[in-house]
Amino acid sequence: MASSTAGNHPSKWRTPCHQCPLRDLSGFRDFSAKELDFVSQFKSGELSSERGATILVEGMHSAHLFTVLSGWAFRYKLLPDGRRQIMNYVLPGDLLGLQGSLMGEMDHSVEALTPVTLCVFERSKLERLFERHASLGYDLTWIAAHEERILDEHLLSVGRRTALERTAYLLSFIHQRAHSAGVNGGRRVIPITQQHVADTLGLSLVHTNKTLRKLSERKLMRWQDKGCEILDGDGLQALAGWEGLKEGARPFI
Amino acid sequence: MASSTAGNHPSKWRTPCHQCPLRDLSGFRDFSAKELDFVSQFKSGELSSERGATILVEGMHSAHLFTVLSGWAFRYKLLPDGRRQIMNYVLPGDLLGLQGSLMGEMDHSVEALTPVTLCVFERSKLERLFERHASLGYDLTWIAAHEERILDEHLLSVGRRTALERTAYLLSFIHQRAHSAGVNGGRRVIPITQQHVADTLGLSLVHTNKTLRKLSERKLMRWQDKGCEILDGDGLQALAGWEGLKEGARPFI
DNA sequence: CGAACACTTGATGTGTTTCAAAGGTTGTGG
DNA sequence: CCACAACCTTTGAAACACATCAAGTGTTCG
Repeated sequence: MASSTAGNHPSKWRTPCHQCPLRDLSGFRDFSAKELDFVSQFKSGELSSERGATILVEGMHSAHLFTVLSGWAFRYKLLPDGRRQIMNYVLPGDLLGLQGSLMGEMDHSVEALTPVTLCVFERSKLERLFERHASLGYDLTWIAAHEERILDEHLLSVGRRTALERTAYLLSFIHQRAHSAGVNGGRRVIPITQQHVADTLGLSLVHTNKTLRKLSERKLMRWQDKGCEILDGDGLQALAGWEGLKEGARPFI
Repeated sequence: MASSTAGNHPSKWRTPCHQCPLRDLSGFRDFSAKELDFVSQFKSGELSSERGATILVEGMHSAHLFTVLSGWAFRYKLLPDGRRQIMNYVLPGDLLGLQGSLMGEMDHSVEALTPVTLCVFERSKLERLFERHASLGYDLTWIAAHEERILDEHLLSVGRRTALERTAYLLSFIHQRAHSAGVNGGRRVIPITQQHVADTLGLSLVHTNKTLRKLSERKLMRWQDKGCEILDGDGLQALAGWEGLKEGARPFI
């Protein structure tokens, strides 16, 4: 009974959980067979978004949770008059929509920076997850606490670092995230515009441009056609006075 | 067996969980008897801190979690050269140290604004909490996601609101939090200095002072000997262009 | 070919910081 | 009980980081 998405053949999705490419990455913790079984039965579909598409909208009541399988996106909030603040960037392995699932309504939006593929989970099965798989419930708490930690650091940047330090911090941060998410095999190009940088750091577009120039004069990075290439991640981190991401085994659902 | 803190008489602590004054407040969800039993056995002590005392230190490996029983505190981070950013304020019912417990090391510090009393929990019993009481595990995730939501809004403020809007937002926010935590029975005085406001909003002390003056000229608030009295919470919220706290039944441990 | 978008750059203006100093309050020790 | 230090608030003046305005270039795309 409980029917739901029964008859869950391993081949049902293009990316069966048992063969999820994310699991091969170091940086993600290993799952037991039972956990994997549950997760694959928790999964209810896959979703693709174009670059520029809005994946989640502020105010929305979503019945779903998502895990990013591939691609880049970002979370943001808007003020009534249109001012935008980007809260964080979303990479493969990241979970989307947890806040909305727990508290009913999204309080931010999510937009795709590149084509994105997502794993879809049923919000209604969340309770069962906590009941049957305490370890996964623990992981969800870990994920939420981890995002909180990152937001703390962003807030420190926007509140107390200078424009140059902030920019160095952001680029260094995204670069490390991309590395640990296994994105950018050889290349170290970040698919964002200068407007994204400005809206993340609380700066104007013009001043962001001038600040990025200073960083590239110091040979720390280079701006490309559409995106930014990191030349010296350590240099950026040092300039920002940042400790860097210290991540152990990261869980994901 | 499992010994641990055996012989847990109801009268062991000054504030037995079954008579916890916080539970009477609207705004907190009701607990089942079983949940209450577990929590009271999860509790391992009580702690008091003086005003100005540091409760948790960045970098620390704490074996404990805390719930605030009474008093005010704040979470903050420091840059190497001493610049300080306050991330959030801590009121009765709030949980402290979850990040540290899950990820090994605190990445921020906590300082008491007034005398504070805390409930102490054993970090080592966290796993058991998830295993035996899924509903409490769910609550922990809820709490972490909720803090994330608040940080999103703070980041929006510091990044994109003007000094006047930011200040109005902060005072309105704290005022609403104090209200829903049942603090400030009749009075609406917030026990902070202007330096705290400055360090929360990413402003200098001098400019904070001048901005607060504008708010009091508009009769939205009034600065007292040591703290700030809210005169018109709705006015502040409107000036900030903020939606306000929309909280349903809030869990706490 | 024109429109939309992203980046660049110089000039100008201002919100905010920094510097400096003074007054009020509280607490402590002699 | 006074003297002194520490802390918080207030104010004015000067300096600067950053925002705004304006205009131009190159690219993509229908």
